[in-house]
Formats: sequence, C-alpha cells, structure tokens
Amino acid sequence: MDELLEILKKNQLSVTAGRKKILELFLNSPGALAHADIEKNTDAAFDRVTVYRTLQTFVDKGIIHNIPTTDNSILYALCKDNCEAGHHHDNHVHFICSQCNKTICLDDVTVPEVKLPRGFTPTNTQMVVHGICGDCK
Amino acid sequence: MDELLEILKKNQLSVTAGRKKILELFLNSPGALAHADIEKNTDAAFDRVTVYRTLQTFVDKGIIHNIPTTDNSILYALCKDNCEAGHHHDNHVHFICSQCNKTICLDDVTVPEVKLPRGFTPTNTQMVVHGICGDCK
DNA sequence: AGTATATTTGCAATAAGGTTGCAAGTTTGA
DNA sequence: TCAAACTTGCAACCTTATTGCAAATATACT
Repeated sequence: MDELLEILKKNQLSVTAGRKKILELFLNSPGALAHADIEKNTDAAFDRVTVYRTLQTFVDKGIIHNIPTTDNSILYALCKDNCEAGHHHDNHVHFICSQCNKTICLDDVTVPEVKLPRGFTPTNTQMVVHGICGDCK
Repeated sequence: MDELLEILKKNQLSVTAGRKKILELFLNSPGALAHADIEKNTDAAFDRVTVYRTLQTFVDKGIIHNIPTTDNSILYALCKDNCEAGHHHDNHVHFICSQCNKTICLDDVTVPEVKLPRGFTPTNTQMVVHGICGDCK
C-alpha cells in the first residue's frame, strides 16, 4: 500500500486530495515547511483555510509537529518516529540554515538533558541550532 | 545615575517616555514579555507602532533578545550579560511554564553543545524547556 | 535659556497571517 | 447505491505587523 494512504488510514483520516498532496510535500521535504511554502508548492490549488485546517489536523494526530522560531512564523515537520495523538517523541535537534533559510530535522541528534534549578519540572525540551548547512558551505 | 538612563545612554538612544517605560517593564520582569504584555502594562499610553519600533530598536542595540516559541508569538527578554549590537551572548536556557504561561530566563543554565552531522556549522543555539515552574508546583 | 537639527512619535492606511460559520461537495461504510 | 459523517471553499472578520508622512519631542550648540 502507498505510504501516504497508510499514514492517513492509520490515523483514521478520510483520504482527500488536499491531505494527500500536503502529506506528500512533507514526505518529500528534507526539512520543515511553513504554511506559505505549502501554498506555493500546491499552486494555490487548495484554499488557505483548507491548508490551515489540514496542518492543524496533522498536528492533532501526531503526524507532524511544529518547530519554535524566533521570527513570527510557524514551521511544521514530519514526526519521524511513532508519534501518537497528544504524545510526541520529537526529541531531536532542529537546524536552521542562515544562508538558504531551510529548516532541517537532525533526527540523529538527540536533545541533551539539562539540570534545572530547584523547583522546575521539565516535560519537553526543544533545541534549535542556527548556522550554515552542508549544502551552503 | 539611574539604571534606566545608563542603559539608554550607553546605547546612544535618546531618552523618551516610551523607551523609559518599556525598559522599566523589562527590568522589573523576571521573564519574557510579548508585545501584548507591554501594551497591557502601559495602559495603551503609547501607540502600538511605537511599541513595535521600540522593541526593534532594543533588539538592534542588543538590550533585549527574542525567544523562539512554537505558537505564533514573539517573546522578548533582557540580555543580562554584555550584549552588544549584533553580538549576543544569551546562551542560557529559557523555561516556559505550561501552567502560568510565563517565560523565564534560566541565566545560570547554559545551553549545552551538541555534536552535529558532518558539514553543519553552528553559530548559535537556542534551547527552550517546557514544564512546570517553581511557583506553580 | 533659546534655537536649529536630528530623532521619535502618532495617525492613517495597508498588508500579512489566522479564524469562524455555513452551505455545498466528498468520502465512507452499510 | 445511498444516507450519514466529514471536509472543503467562500465570505467575512479579527489580530498582528509594517510603512509613509506630518507633528511633536529630544539633543546639541551658542
């Protein structure tokens, strides 16, 4: 069975053209995508609202997760491991290239633990590294 | 001399009511502030545009830095150390409390180094820990 | 202190990003 | 194939952010 369909089925989502296309974009992208990237890559075939709702649905189901950014934008990337709804395992480091501006999931680089001051209880840690990626060097 | 004035002078900024008030807010806040927080705490005495421009000026001068967030908002916090324009040293961890929603600079917790895959050159790393802070426990 | 220059502010208009309600269109499963 | 459930697109709306320009303010100088 096609990987696309498999993912949608597994998450009990009905299969629509929009969801297939957007999920395909994520599967073919090495890094993260913003709402704007998706609109661009679909030639505006889908309504803005549909894209927003599809992304939200995917986040809710644990298919994608979002990445913190300093500028006012939301980036989304595939959850590589077995994320389930409401229970993510995206404990890898994200890399943002200052040159090409791409965001890449470093799936093999795990976020290290840090010792927090007394009283603080961590539940989830995110790490974003800025720099120059291999392609831009 | 007043700390407020000292900071503004040191950065060659003319001293205005807005800049004084906004800088004062940061000096009195244990954590990060969003644009909205500032508007709220100044009783809208200053135009929205002025607040945006003041924040941008402070970032440019290295007085404050911004913190990456997952939701679509920009948070700003004071640079504690000797940041200069274009050259920041905010290598500490940020903590966001899931309960009270405050963002706190953990000035004593340094961002650890991570080993990146071949080809990647880091320039700056940010780390955000989500969890429950001491006050909310 | 008074004044000229440079800087900053506020307003209005505009743009960008995101959300909601609802009717029409699709998908699913019997 | 058909009905129920879900998804989409449209329109309207809201929030957040940016820009140009004239009025107001701060600074530096005499």
